[in-house]
Amino acid sequence: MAKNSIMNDEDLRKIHFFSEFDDDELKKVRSVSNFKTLAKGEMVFFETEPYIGFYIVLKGCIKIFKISKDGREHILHFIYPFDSFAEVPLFEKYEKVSKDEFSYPANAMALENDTKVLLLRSQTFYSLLEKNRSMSLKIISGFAKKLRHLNKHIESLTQDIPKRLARFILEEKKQKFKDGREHFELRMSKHDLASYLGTIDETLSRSLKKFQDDKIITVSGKKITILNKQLLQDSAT
Amino acid sequence: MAKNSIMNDEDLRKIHFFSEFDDDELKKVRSVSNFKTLAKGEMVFFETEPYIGFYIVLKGCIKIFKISKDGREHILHFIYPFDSFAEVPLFEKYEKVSKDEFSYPANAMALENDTKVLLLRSQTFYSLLEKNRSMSLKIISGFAKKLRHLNKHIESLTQDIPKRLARFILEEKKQKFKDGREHFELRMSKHDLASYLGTIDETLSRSLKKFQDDKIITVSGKKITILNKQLLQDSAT
DNA sequence: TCTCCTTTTTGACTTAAGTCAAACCATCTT
DNA sequence: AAGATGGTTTGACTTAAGTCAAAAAGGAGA
Repeated sequence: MAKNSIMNDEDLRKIHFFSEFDDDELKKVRSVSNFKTLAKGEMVFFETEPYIGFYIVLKGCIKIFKISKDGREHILHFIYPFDSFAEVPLFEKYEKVSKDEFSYPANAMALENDTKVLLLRSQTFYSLLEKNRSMSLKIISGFAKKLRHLNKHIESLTQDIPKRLARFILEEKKQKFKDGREHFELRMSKHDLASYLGTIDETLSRSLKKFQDDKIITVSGKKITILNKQLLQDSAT
Repeated sequence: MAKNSIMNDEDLRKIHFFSEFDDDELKKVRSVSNFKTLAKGEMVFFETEPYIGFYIVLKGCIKIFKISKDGREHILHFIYPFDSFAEVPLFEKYEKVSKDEFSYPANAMALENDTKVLLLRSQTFYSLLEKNRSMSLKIISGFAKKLRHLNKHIESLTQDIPKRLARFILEEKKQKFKDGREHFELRMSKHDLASYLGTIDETLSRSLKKFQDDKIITVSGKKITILNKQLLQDSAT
């Protein structure tokens, strides 16, 4: 809602969907989107809520999760800046989305203080899409990226926990720096990481310890340093 | 390549991408696509092969799988008639696809004799897409459907094996008949089902036995009959 | 710096699922 | 019908990962 300094043209163009928009079009986006700042632990939406549109993360980190009947939380995705989430329903049953008959497919919560998101309402987005046919190719490629990522995650979930952890660390390292440094900060709690890897705190803790004992990584708080990339890669397969 | 009776307009229109094509456009599709018939166990492609285009299943069943370093097979998807597979690379790195630098992301094998598939080469498809802007919305909705399915699968993989099995049976039942019957035929071997569920033959066999002992289902060869849907649903959550 | 509170780790134990070996069973072939 | 073959099941055993309880380590605020 608020026009904030974080919503400048430069940042908006980092959003894949809008990367080819001109200044006027970006102005349009700014005027029709709602801007929200969230504290750590605050919910973006619950899966019971009626679907009103999708979100884009501008700053911070969001987790998308489900709660199973026994009360356990299962994290499906972490979303980082300039990626969108909850866009899938937009393209499933057009009529239902228009008629407010859709709910969100999962829960979404901010993981850091001062997490900033942009809400694009369904109707707003449909009309943007109509005027910008080029956007549909962007959407396709965004979806393709997500599909590839989910396929990897599925592949990973059939491996044992140390392998999943090794893959996760390598993937994070790759994302976080193209530069040479071999350490990075986890953006989520160990609990959330355990849940994403499909395990529990204790098992994650033991796997991390094992990697440290084997001199493959060091862990200090949220900081992970890769000591021996070769061994880590071996552990991942 | 062969123009076969199975490739009539009616069938082609069942393919989501082409559902709004007129007769002339379908004729075009027929003339540019390659038609293949495969025996059970025959490969459509290996993941080492250069990417040349994507496929649509017209008849039979295809499994998409990876082989891990220890030689175990992990099935990511089963593809049934009128669904496409291996379209994701088309939308990832346009330049690379054009330059033949892409490989298939996994392996694909026919699970039944007389499985029929259609190959659409990358270049062919790009030019179809250019002329039919309406196709991009179809692609998006196809991807959305896949994303939803993968999310469900991921959710499932964090549950124990009996729960995964129960979910799979309920999902298959839903897909296979909107009518009232409570039995259906598995299209894949028990071995392949085990691999898809992220487990092994023995564990699947024991889970099926347990459900039978509990009078929830009966299994006779590939035929599964649901005796008590309520109990099956309870087992799934 | 000292609390209080949350997050993470550790230890002892249980359980689900994987391994290995063998038996069983249904086709299909000759 | 006998044999061969691949798919499936069974039993005995091992191992990875989950559970529960408690201790240790970190942080935020007084």
